[in-house]
Amino acid sequence: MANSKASVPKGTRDFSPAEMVKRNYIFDTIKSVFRKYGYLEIQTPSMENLSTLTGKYGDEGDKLIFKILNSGDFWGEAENKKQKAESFEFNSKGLLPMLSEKALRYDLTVPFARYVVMHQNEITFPFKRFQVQPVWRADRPQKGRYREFYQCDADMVGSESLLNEAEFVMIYQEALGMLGLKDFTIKINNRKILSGIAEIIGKPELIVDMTVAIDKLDKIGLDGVVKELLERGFTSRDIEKLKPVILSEGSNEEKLASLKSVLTTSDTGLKGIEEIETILGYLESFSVYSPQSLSSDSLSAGIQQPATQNPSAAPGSQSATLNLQLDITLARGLNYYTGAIFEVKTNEVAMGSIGGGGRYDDLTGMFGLKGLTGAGISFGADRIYDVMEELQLFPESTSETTKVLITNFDAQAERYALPVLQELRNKGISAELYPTSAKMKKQLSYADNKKIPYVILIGSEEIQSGRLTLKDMKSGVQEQLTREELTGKIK
RNA sequence: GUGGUUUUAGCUCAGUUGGUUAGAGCGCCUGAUUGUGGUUCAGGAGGUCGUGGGUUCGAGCCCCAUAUUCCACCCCA
Repeated sequence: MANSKASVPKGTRDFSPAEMVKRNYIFDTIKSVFRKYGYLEIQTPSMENLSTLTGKYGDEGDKLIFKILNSGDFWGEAENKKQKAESFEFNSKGLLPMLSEKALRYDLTVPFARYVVMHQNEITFPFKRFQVQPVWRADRPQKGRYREFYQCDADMVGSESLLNEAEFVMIYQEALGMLGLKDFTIKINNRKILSGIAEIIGKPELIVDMTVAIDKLDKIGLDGVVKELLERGFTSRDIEKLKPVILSEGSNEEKLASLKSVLTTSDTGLKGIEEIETILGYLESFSVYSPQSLSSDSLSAGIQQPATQNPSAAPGSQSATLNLQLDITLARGLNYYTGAIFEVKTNEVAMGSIGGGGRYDDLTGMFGLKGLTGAGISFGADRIYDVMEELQLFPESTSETTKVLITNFDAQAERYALPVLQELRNKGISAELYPTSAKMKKQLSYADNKKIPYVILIGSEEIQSGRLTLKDMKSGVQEQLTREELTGKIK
């Protein structure tokens, strides 16, 4: 076999023990919040049938799906088909079904919809599930963007209640607060409002183009958005109607009020506003949100009080004030959303969104199960990791593994050590015996590097006296103890 | 898919205008210390300079291709 340089595919990474400790801290925290709100865990395969995934994420999304090459003689099959059927197109598009019929999952929402349809007879609705698994995108890597990354999704199907949406806001707030993030914004919008706006302008068919363009307001400014809207088929007159809407500022309540006056003739738009108001109402009842109807001079909208300092980063504490902003320019790329849309951004680090989600009314309809509504959110675990790393939010000293190392002097000492090792392990103390009788220096260095707090030395003296030497690696103090005293000492 | 950037010891990085034997810090190994780590001191090992071509008397350095890193665009967690 030819030697090849050790490497991993572009955009993928190994996770070493120290990183896994931190990653699991994120996963465990998010999962615990999901469970607290009544969500149950499932997993689905890494690969799905290609047909399950295509067409769900838009044209750009389809391009980014990792396709899996069929096994077998796909080339011969294609040649065969070419000769038999004249109508067969011998090009990339026509060949694709022959080359690939499976693909790596692109997100967790579409596989979930597929899961619900396949298991509809076992499921009691409303069904709340969470899922923490990697997804793959054939994108070019850059800051906060990987080709393999983990999403932590909570989705619910079978309930139209906007209480679900309100709880998603609370889940975001609670989980990110527990992880130590202090200043982040949960943005909310509603597809129906966007549809209403497109309706008012008289270009409902251009809604996707409209949303893609105005979504970039933050990035390219008003001039950039205007330019893009013109390119996408809007007239200057359309844009004049659009401007006041996308530039509206103030508190959520002020924005809603001004939207209402613009959207009076659009039932869809008004429905969207009502939905937002309902969600805010629920959050008010939960006492996590308070409306701000008075107009203020502050440029920033919403309820952007300075984040309260929270001295205890203990899990369970909510360390940041809820910063929920209605953002009319928020669109989100996935085109299956029909109602509320969420996006979460950190304000402490330059990073794309660390979470997103929304309501989708007919995702299962694509797989033949009509009339089932769903909604969900996703946390981007890898981005959250990068943010936490940059802000140094990971707690220290959670990485201890082995509690005690028994040194290995010689064959006799090794045999003597085995029952001791067993006894320690039986008492639930993670322990290991150095596997060879290497030099003391080497064995103690091993303990040191692995940050093992205790070392037990067993040599001829100890075997004779029956009192083993316990060394505290931090203080360097050593004492002679019996086996009973020893296991009591190490906890 | 488009543009830029990175790649030299296990790791992080120097390396001048193209010129003799490619360096440093950390880590590793050996010894000072034959039962004692984390500090100190002395010594040592370790390099296809990402890969493949090319230019040149001569290439880590210049040219071409390709892989990879990071960044921006498109899009997105």
